[in-house]
Amino acid sequence: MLTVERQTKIREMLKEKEMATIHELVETTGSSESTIRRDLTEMEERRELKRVRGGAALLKRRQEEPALIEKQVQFVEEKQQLAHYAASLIKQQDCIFLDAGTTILYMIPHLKDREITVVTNGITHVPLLLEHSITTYVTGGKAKEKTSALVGHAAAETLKNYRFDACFLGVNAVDDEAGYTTPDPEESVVKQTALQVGNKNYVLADHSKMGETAFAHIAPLHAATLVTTEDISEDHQQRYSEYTEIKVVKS
Amino acid sequence: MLTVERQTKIREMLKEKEMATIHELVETTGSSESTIRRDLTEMEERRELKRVRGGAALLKRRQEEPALIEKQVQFVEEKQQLAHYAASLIKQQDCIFLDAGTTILYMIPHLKDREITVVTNGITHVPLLLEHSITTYVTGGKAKEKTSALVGHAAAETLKNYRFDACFLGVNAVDDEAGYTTPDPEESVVKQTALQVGNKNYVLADHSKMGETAFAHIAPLHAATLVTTEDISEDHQQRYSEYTEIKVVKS
DNA sequence: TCAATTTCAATCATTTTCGATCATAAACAA
DNA sequence: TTGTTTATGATCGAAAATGATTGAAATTGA
Repeated sequence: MLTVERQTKIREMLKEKEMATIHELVETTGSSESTIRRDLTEMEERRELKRVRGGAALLKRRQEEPALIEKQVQFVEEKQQLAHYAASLIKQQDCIFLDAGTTILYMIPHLKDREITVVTNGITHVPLLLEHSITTYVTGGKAKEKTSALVGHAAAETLKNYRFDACFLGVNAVDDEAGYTTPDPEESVVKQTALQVGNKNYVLADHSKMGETAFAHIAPLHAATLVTTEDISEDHQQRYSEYTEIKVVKS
Repeated sequence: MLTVERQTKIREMLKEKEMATIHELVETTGSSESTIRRDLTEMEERRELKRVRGGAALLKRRQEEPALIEKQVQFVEEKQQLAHYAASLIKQQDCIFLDAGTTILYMIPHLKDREITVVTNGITHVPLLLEHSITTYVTGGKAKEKTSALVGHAAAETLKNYRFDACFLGVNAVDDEAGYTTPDPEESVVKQTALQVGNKNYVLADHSKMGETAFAHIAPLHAATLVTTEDISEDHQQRYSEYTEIKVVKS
């Protein structure tokens, strides 16, 4: 049996079953274990599959990401709710800006196959967006060490070339007096610019952000519609609604 | 049996089964192994099929570029050599441009903890660059479906804001007449702009790119120093050196 | 925990495949 | 005719692929 032929069979088996044991592969190809092992090693180097003990598995692009995200991220369910609702605000043919950050990331699966154009400064969003067949543009800018978000003057400048039907932003803190704030001034300048070029703006924030303030000012509350969940206090709901439109997502 | 007749049989067999072993072909044609080998070599040169060890396979007539995954398949070691050498050209404090693409990707591990500033249009490079503590800026632009590379006018525009000590580019094809070429015009515009704003420019290309041409013109050979390996033919070395500086990396 | 089993990478001998070379025979030209 | 070109088949050493074996590492089960 030809090498290419054998490796094609391996690919086919994996497509069918997600994973396969070495023994299975030995049987269906009629080759020796050594040969199969060599094939798997080679194919893993080519990123065609992932070796696992005893066999091989189809590799999923996001294999590492969820684990990473789950660890770092708090209030996942709350953020999912926010993201789901926010995605429903987007209309066919819209051009939208998606801020970097995990809350916004969760919006992407809900955008699958919608005819929209997305601009983002979140490097980590890009593979996921492309996977979901979404036309994607990326802002320029300096890449932030931990999050890979694009920030700073350069990012803001490229944003000025666009006009958005809607902008979806994450922030670190929401307060009626301080408005929306975030720790990194380099980031705030990007968010500010997005708010300037967006027609309708939304800030997604879970309950932990409420009544907090961070170092860098972004904008006063009225600059965007605040999307949050029932988990925030009545008091906060009351206070913020005096300054801006606020949408409380019910679970 | 006539030569044409024999080769027609080979074509037919391939159409049926996608691939065929030399032994099979020897049997059905009644010719010797040597003859079949000669046929296959000849037919491969005419791009009628692809030789694989032990036989031949139908070649997929894809106009599109091979996906990133398939691309990574080939000549990894050669690319590593190129990347290693290219990295040695970078000086402390340099500002450099790193093109998207796997060959260039391999440069990154060699840049660890160097005091340099990198600008790239390769989304996939960013996490790796940050991991190695390298100051990283990203161009804007449209994200390409398969490779996540940033391309098009927007990418080129942001590049004009920078000046580089050195640019490192990948290309799909190198030819003394056609110069450097690549299948995607959206990509070529980015590479062109990089060449304009770079002080010293390098094109990294393995032997498979030599003497080939692709759809979109980037620049004539003299626009960059060609970095390649011993694997390319004497003839190509000779010819290209008439047009541009060429560095042949020894293993 | 320990022992048994499975899985693994590394190594080696064998087999297969390859390209190069040479000899032969047929086709062709002078 | 004779010499030349071309296609073919055979052979050979080198390179690559394969299969078997081994001891180490990981996993499992008691």
